[in-house]
Amino acid sequence: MPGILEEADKHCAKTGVRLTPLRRRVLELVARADVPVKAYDLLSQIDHTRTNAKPPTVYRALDFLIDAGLVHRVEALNAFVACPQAGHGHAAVLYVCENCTKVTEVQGTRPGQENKPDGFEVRRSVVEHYGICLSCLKNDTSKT
Amino acid sequence: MPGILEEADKHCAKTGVRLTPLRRRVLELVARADVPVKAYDLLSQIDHTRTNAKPPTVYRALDFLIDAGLVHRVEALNAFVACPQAGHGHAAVLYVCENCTKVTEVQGTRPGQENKPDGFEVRRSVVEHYGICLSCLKNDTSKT
DNA sequence: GTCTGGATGTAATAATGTAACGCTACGATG
DNA sequence: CATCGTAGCGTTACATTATTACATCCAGAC
Repeated sequence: MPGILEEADKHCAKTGVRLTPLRRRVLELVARADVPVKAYDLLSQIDHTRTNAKPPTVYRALDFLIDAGLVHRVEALNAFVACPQAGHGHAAVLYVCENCTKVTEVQGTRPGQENKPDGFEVRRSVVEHYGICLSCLKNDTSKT
Repeated sequence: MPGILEEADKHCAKTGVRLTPLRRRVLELVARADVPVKAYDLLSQIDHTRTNAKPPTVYRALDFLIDAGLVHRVEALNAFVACPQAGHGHAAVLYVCENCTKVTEVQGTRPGQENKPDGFEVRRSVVEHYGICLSCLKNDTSKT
């Protein structure tokens, strides 16, 4: 769903960072897929007639996009998803369907810090739930 | 702290799985470190005069230990920590200090499923909080 | 112009993880 | 006892993921 790119433009303008064509292109590729994308898949999808992309190209763009709160890294998959709401990168909770691989992002209310050790200062949280989404539960007869 | 190995022996006996010498050795190495350990570090620490360990050796042992609930994988670090309480593998919440790298494990009360999408059936959760532990906060003067 | 810092190109390699196949040892079963 | 099936491990090769280091380019400040 476009709108993501335009939102990203606005968000970057507002925060004073540069969404260059290359970075925008990577964001577009991540956003277009509705499932988590691998870095090397992105690499192979970049137009090699115009840019000469190598691994650092993609990883740098992803680093930027993650810092900007436009993309999340799905840690347990080594993959990346577009953030539907620019700039809310920090508090995201991801629900990943292991059947269709789609990811639903929920803006966490300070996710899961119950029983936090005394005085621990949390800077960044990774919260990923793996399971089966409703749609797959309904459609699959006798799926594992 | 030993006790972990003995607990693991008991746990495996109870659940009818085999903690072989190799698996026990890997668990020992993970438990001995009080920080997350990398798979290839384990590989290099295994006694190569007695076993001829290759990457699959370590990964298979780790898979077993994780299945058995004796070890956790720290997803965002590609590293592994011993579980202080055998068999509670599923519901763990990890607090990882980015300064000293030590991990504190908390047995989660069904960690962070607030705002769960309708009907999503969670099978496995990854909950990792990164920050600074109390001890590092106190000891470090003007640390970033 | 020219300087500068951020962005990108480039080459090489490091680090992490898996597939596929074979062998061995051991318990179950006839 | 024989032999069968399976778990565990060895072994080779390779796939995937990620980084380091250095060169170059380019837009804006001066």
